[in-house]
Amino acid sequence: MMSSTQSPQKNVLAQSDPQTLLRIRHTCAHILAMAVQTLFPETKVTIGPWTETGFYYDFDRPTAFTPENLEKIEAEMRRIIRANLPIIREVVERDDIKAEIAALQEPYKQEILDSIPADEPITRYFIGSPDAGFTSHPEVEPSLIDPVTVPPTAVWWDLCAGPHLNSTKEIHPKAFALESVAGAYWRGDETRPQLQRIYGTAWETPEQLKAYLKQKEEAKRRDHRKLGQELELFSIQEDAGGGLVFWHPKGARMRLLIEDYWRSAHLAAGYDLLYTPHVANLELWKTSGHVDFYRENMFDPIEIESQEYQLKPMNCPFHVLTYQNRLHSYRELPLRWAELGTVYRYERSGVLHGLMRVRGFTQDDAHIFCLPEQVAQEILGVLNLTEKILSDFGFPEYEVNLSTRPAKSVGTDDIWQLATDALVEALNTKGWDYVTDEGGGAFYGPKIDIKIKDAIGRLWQCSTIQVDFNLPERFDMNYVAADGSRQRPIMIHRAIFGSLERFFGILVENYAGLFPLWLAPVQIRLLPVSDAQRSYAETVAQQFQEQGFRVEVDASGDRLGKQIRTAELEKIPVIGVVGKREVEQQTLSVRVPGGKAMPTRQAGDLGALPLSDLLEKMQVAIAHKSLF
RNA sequence: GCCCGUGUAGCUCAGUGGUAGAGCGCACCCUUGGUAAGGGUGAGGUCACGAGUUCAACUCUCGUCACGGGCUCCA
Repeated sequence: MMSSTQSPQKNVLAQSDPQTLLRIRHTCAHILAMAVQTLFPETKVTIGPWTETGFYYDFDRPTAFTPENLEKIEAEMRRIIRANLPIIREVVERDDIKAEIAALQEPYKQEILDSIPADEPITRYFIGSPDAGFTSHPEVEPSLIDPVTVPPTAVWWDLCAGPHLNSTKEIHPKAFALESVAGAYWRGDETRPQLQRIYGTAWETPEQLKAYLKQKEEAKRRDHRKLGQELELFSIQEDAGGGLVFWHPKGARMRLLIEDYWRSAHLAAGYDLLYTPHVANLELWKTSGHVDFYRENMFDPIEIESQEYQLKPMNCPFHVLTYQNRLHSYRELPLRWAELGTVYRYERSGVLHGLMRVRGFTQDDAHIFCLPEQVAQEILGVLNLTEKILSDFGFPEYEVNLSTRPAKSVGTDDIWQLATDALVEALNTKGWDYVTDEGGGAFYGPKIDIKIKDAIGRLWQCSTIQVDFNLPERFDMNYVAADGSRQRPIMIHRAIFGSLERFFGILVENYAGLFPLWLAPVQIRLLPVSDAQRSYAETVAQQFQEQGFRVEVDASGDRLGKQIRTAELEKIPVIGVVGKREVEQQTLSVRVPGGKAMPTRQAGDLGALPLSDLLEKMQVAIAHKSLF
């Protein structure tokens, strides 16, 4: 992380002591399971860890939990909390506990017990005193339990490494909430039984819970799927199929601006641009290894004149073919080739999500072919370009990961060492802190991943820089070295946005739809107070247009109040009111959206400005790539 | 793909075993209005799609597709 600015909401949440929070959440998970087994005794327990915002617990039960069930469970949890039950840790003997679990008929717990290594201590945690003498699973019809009159006297325990609170009362009954039910596979393995996961959130204080819920609300308000529809940026249509994006005029305008910027930035950084086909002979994908390693993510091949063609899921083999078209000298390297390449990948229907996960998308891809001794310098160049581009789009903060050689990999020790050292050297020269993910690299080379931080503190992985020893080998790429010998070039894959669609979605959420002036599809809208000012408004619009601005005149004939409301809802960055006074004084009364349209920003009435002043102010905002 | 939920007008959503409603938007008319909704009239729907049950299905059942919350995977 490079620097740190935090929103006020985040600070409230950050006040908690992580250790305390962890115990609260872990204990909440246990209380949840206790409540569920009290109300639904036939339910089998599995695991219930804490999460970044709360906790969950996975249950096995033949019937699904309903939202009404969740309310009852939550009430039962409050009852347990208010009862101030002690939480007691006990170290147990494996054989003893095994027998107890068997008696309770908890197959998942049995499996967990069996997976605990022999040399590790086995602990369980009681809720309620074990001396109370009640069984863990009261033989009571759930419908007979009255949450008000029947006290939670039952003792419940779970096999668990801890840690936990000392008493249920240390949880504030108004600082937790159950959130949702979802399917989840036992041990995350889809060949194993599907369980029901109940999610909850838990905090130290009710204020923190409130702040969390508010932030959740804020994320919902920024949802790119909602804003994309409201602002007419894009759509995904059932008639065409899931995961396929239609860019509407306003979204397409923004994409054009993004692409133009991207091309200029790359040309300025010494890249050349490529265009390559969308399909190619399947043989190419066999050579590249994608058919062996990536088939499950590829569309099925298309047969044409008894040849099989493959819709491309990646651009790299095309760039390699471009390189292979003739022999290259070491004097030409590095070659930096970039392409906005549209790829198609088969994604399972359940994973599609707005623009964030689609089946057809455009990568801002580039491949650098270079000499071994150029790698560090090239990586540094990529880091510099990445920082320049991301910060121009309003993302100046990053979290950086370096992933090193995994157990299963291709390439010699020497080449891995060289490449990994080069990545580290580049990061150090750049002065970026990073976290090393040992063994987290691709089988074909080490990589750097960059996550950007958005306006409400969420991290998104966009950029990736990967060294590849595999493709040059598979395609037998080489260059002629100074001594006339043939040598293998190093190949670097890199993307800065990752996917244009996804990055666009992140942009929408980051700016909540109110874009910086240089990206806004409509930069200024002129609102005539009455029809009498329409022709003046048209004349002024003409002048804006001549200066290269994206301008509109509101032609609705609505009253001013309504026109302003419409413009604010559409998040037009600059609103220019034209009435009698403005016509006489040759000015515009300028207003910028805020308030209901943009709660984080004051609605601003900038008063009457001479045209030239406004033009200049707007030009400055564009030059700074800032909000107006 | 799997689990749960959803699918009704361009959008956001009510609704019922007897062939459909609101608000916004749109069109037209009146109003020419000064910083977040002026008034009126009207058009607009094979109730996602396909089967089945029924005298009768938008409603019940099954299947398909899409979307949402997750699992897994990932840009």
